[in-house]
Amino acid sequence: MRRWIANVVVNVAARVVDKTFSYAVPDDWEIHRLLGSRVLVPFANRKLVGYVQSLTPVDVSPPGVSTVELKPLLEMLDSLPLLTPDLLALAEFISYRYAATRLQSIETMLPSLLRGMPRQKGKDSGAKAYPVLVRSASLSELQQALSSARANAHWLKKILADLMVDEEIALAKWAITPSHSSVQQLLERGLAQMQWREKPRLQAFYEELALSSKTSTKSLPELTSAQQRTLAQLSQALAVKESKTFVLHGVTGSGKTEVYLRFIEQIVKAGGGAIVLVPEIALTPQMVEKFVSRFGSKVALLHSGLSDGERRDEWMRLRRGEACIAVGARSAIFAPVANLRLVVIDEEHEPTYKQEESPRYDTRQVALERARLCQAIVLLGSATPSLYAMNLAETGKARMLSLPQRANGRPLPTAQIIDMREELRNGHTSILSRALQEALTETLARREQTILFLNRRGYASFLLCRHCGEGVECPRCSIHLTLHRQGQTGGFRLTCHYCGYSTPAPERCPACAEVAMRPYGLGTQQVEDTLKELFPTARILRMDVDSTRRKGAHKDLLDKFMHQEADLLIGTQMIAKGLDFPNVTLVGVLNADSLLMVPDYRSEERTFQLLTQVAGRAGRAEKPGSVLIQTYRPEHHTIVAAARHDYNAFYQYERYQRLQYRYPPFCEIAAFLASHQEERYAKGAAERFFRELMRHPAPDGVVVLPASPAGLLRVEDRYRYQVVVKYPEWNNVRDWIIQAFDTVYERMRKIQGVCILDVSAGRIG
DNA sequence: AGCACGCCGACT
DNA sequence: GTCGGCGTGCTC
Repeated sequence: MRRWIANVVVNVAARVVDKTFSYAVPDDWEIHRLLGSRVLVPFANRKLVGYVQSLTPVDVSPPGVSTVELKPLLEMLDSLPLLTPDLLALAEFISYRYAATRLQSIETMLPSLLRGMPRQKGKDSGAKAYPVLVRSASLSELQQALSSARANAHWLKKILADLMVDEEIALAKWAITPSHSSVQQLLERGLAQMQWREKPRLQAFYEELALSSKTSTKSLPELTSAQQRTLAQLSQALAVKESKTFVLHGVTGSGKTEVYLRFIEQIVKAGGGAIVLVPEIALTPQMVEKFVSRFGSKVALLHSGLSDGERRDEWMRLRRGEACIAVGARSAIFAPVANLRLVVIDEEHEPTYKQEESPRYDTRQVALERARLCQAIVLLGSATPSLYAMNLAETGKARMLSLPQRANGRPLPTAQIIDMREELRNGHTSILSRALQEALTETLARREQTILFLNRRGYASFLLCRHCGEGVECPRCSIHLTLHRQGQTGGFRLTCHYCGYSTPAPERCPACAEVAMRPYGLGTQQVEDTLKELFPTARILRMDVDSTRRKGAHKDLLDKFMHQEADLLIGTQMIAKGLDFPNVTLVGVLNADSLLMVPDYRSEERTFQLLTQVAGRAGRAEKPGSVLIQTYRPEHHTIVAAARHDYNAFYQYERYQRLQYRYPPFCEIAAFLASHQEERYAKGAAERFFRELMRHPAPDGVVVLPASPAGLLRVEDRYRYQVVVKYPEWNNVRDWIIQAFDTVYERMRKIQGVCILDVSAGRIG
């Protein structure tokens, strides 16, 4: 008999034990259930939970470990392995690619309730057991029993008749309990058996949703020829079982989602599974409804709104194969979908696809790797494909697909750029240009709706003393406090958007004590106030982080606007997402420049994406829409391109810039960040990291920027210093960077410092 | 991360 | 003489 060694990732969160430990597998254990399962292992005089990462036959003992001395595994903790081989391989990839520990990689794949020691399923577990009757005799026996039943045995006859149609029926169907006499009689006669089933809490929701959609008998929308062409190309790729990547460039309203749905339909029919990733904020009931009404409980939903129990249930439904379509936010890329054939990343350009905690992965890269492991297709969909996606296409790693027109044949709204300098010159200092004010008046008169976009919440960006010129900074972060108004009429407070610090707005300047504080920079609250003055009869809603903090507030606001209980919606980026309001015919962007002023190499890309998305909110139904973009830089190429819906012009320009100055996608950026309460330690750690790197010659084509204060020197009372490395290829720099990182990491940990390494970092300012 | 081992100060 | 400080090092 063959004996096995299990290589286990132990549940110890420390970089120094980031390796697998080998244990002898007891002879009588079932090997096929072991790989990917949790196990209990002896480890330094303790018992720990670990994850079986791989198995090797005993005669191929791992290097450096003598087989004879191995301790045996103590216990197997899962009956169905949590992690399938493709997920185990993906965890390895993530550890390598993003400098995370094996444990971190494995644990981000699992719902929190399935990490570490299995917990006793409490009553909050979400899965409620419910009783079912299962047929346990032949149909002829049931027929016999049915015909010989006494005339007044209504229940018995009803149940027997139903059991002849369905093999298994929940007692809930007849609204009876297991103690019901007719049930007892069936059991005694051996015609049926009682069993308990676990019913995930969400299932009821799915069934309801599927039912309500079916009863409304919406027929499937007819595909446009562009949609058909796209679908045909995808189907063709599906026929060959190998990994392929597609970039789907579809203008706002072009019906990308319908393409996803039709394609998934094909895949599911062929017994395959799919993962659909959507930015958290776009995971609206509307969006979910589209999937659930089409696929019912084959869909498993994975988003942050679920309780831990619900998320575990959804995950297990996929793992057991009861569901085969995972719809969710970023982390759903790790959903245990069997026979995975497709990963859709909708709104692929969104920054939320980058995880900002370790493992700091880029979902698009992970999707490509997962698809490679499973021979699946990746579909990156966007109205404004990222430079990353375009680069995949240009280098032959992906194929372009496009939906250049709106599905309903409506034209994209005309966009007009308004020169705010001109307004100023003519003595108009209002936040609304004359053109926007007029358009707003007309739109209100037509009883149509308007959306105003402004990328800053609060009342004003900051409070400044007009006497001494000082602003008010957060005591814990190196940033100006933002002015907020409390409630509708309440007083003003200053708030830090980084650490949450808040204090009443001072009347006197904290620096010079003069009564000369004045707000600068426009926030959504102030816009709301101004508009209420200008249009006292208009019904106005404001939507930003502050007005949607309450659970369900987000949906309530959108519902209100959708049902036309408001004329005007003022909001931050959260209103830019794929919301479909047919009666919106005017969209105003109040200050397009504020987007451009972010010190980040991607700020122009982000500006173009946001302007395009916001503009896409107008005129989605029969009525034509118009878009007004206010700016002090009317000639800026990003703004001009967005106003003209000229993706290609934007792309060519931006591509050239990135190439010229060597920014992603033409290189990759890793950012080392050290933070400490004392500035000299943070600075010292960054300098030490730099010196460690310099001890070895840098690989070809690598640029190392010396230690410098991070974009915000201080956050939450900790000083931050960084080192930025630009390189063409991670594989060639990994060992070099990791050794430097590990050296500094250990030293820093001992003095309560924190070091992070963000591979494929975005922000580097 | 824990936990043991290990070498120097004030106490029943 | 012992109890205990937390520095260093190891865990299959």
